[in-house]
Amino acid sequence: MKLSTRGEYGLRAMLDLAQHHGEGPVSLRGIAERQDISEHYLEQLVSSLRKAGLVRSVRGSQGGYVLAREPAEISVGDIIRVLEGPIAPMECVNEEEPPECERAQTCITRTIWERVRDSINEVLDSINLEDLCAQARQLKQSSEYYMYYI
Amino acid sequence: MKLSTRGEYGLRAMLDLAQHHGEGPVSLRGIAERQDISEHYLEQLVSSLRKAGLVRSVRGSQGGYVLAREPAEISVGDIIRVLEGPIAPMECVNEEEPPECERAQTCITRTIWERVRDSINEVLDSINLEDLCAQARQLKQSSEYYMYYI
DNA sequence: CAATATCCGAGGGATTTGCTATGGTATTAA
DNA sequence: TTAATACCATAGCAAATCCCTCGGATATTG
Repeated sequence: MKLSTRGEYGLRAMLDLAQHHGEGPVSLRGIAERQDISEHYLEQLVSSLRKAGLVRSVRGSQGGYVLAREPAEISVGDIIRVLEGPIAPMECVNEEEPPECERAQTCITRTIWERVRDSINEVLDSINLEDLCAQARQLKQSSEYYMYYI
Repeated sequence: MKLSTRGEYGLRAMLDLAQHHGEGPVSLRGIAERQDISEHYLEQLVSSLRKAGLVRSVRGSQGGYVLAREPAEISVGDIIRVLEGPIAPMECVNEEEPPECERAQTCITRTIWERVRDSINEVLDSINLEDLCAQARQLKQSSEYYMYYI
C-alpha cells in the first residue's frame, strides 16, 4: 500500500513549478537540484506529465517547463493518477481497466476496496497546487518569525 | 498503491471463519478449498493472524481455527494492518516506525499522505466481519429470490 | 498407532522498482 | 555559431518484494 517515488518526486516537481509559476520556464536541472532528484529520472516523470497535459515545455536555451494551467486548477489527484496510474487498492476496482473477475457478482470484499479507492481519490482531489504553495508560504513565514526572536 | 494478496486472501479467510463462527474449529484445508487459495500460503497468513491475536488455533485431528473475538469485534482494518503492515501511502507517515527524514519539518507534501492514511484507516475500521457476513446473507437471499422467479 | 491437523523455517522464481547509461535529435537564445 | 535546453528510445541492472513451495516437526483424536 505504498506510493512509488514516481508519485512522490513528480508531485514535488509540480510543486516546484507552481512556486515558480509566472516566472517563465523552469529547467529540469533546476528542479532536480532543488528537489534532490536524479535529473534523468525526473525527465521520465515530467515527460509523462507533459503527455498528460499538466505541463507545457519550452524548448531551446533558457527553455524548461511551465504549468499548463493555474496552480489552483491542478489537483494532487491529477498528478498522482498520471504518475502512478489509476488509484485502486485492488486491481478489481480499477476504474480505467476493470479486469474480468468471475467472483465479481458475488464478491463481498469488493465494496470495501471501492470505498477505499473513493476515499483516497477524494482526499487527493481536495488539494491543489495553490493550496500547497500557500502552505509553503506560511511555513516559510513562521520559520522567519521564529528566527527573528532567537 | 496496491494491496498484496496477503491482505486479500487473509480477509477472505477471516470472512470464511466468521461465516462458520460458533461451529467449532475450521480447518485450513476447508478455507483453502472454498476460497481457492494455496493451503501452504494461507498457513503463513493465518499464522500472522494468530500471533496478532485475531484467531485461536486448535491443534490435532479435527482441529483448525476459530475467531478469537466476535465477528462484530473484528474490523477489516485490524486484519489488513496485521497482514500488510501499518497503512501508510509513504514511509514517512508510518505510525509505527516513523523513519527519520531531514525534510520532516519543512515537508509540504507530507500532510497529504497523512490525510490519505487517515482516510484509508477510517474506511477500513468502519467495517467489521459481522457487517460482511450480513452482506453475504443478503446477497445469497437476493440470488435465491432471483432463482425462484426464473 | 494412524490419521489429521497445526506449526515452523528455508528457499526460490518471477516481477517490480528505481534508477543509470548510452547516444543521440531538435530547437532556441544570445 | 555555440551553448543550453528539451525530447526520445532502448537497454541494463541490482535490490527489493511478491507469491508462493518444500520438507519436515509437533500435537491431538479416535
